[in-house]
Amino acid sequence: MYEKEIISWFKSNKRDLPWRKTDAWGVLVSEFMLQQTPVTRVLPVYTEWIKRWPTAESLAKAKPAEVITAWGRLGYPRRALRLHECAKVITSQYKGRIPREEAELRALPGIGEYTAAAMVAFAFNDRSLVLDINIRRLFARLYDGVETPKASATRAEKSRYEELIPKNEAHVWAAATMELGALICTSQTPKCGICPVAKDCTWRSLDYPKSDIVKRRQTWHGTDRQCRGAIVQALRENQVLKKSEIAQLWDVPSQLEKALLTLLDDGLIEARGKSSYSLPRN
DNA sequence: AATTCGGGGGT
DNA sequence: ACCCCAGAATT
Repeated sequence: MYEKEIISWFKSNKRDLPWRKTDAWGVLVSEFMLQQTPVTRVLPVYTEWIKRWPTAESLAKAKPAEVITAWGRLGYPRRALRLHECAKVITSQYKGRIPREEAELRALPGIGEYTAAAMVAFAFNDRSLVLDINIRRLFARLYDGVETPKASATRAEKSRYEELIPKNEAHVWAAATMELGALICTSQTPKCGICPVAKDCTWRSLDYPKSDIVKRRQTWHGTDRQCRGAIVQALRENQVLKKSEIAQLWDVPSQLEKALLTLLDDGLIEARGKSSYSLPRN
């Protein structure tokens, strides 16, 4: 239902990640490194790794000590050894060609349910259930109206994702939903204000932002400067807020009024309609 | 279904 | 200080 908005958002907002323009081996290496590890930490190690071992065969010839060292400080170093084993099996049993079948992928060391599905989608552009934490969180909020998905994917989640996969370009759908979860529908302080499907989001319709503001309100006290910062931050997340909504940010009405006036004077916010405010529209 | 396995950035 | 991250394997 929201396919179009999400895909179009993705096309203009996606990050330029090296594993989005590489071969199956490049995708496999990235998926190993990205297991429980943020993109920003993977990037530099990934680049060096591919430069050094551009194919499964080349990594298969390496010594375990080299592999561990090259893994650097990514964490979970057992992943490096499993990737090494994986490369050896691919070399010996598959002549260096990475299998396309999910069952064969699953049988390789270090490849579980998610990574097998990710390979099918990202390396081979076939349909699969790429239910990583980002996509699961996005769908939990968008459809189920809850902040956080269950510990493991339910049958309902799987069948819903299955239904949404487009006929072709399965990998684009997977990447787009994942990117939206990673950049906008984040675990903490999601950027609902710039989310392309905010108006359709069940969680948001259940008044998520209010609960978030109430949460923060307990930690915000004191100075005029802090009050100004709180308002700007809230506007960054929501684009437009009514004055009554901004009032929930701050306990001291006089301070709030003063902060609003000085922010308007400084051009850091602008009035939008009768009693609403937004960030300046360049 | 729970637990174990890491490091590092964000808040 | 606490949370979180394109999970997998073991118990």
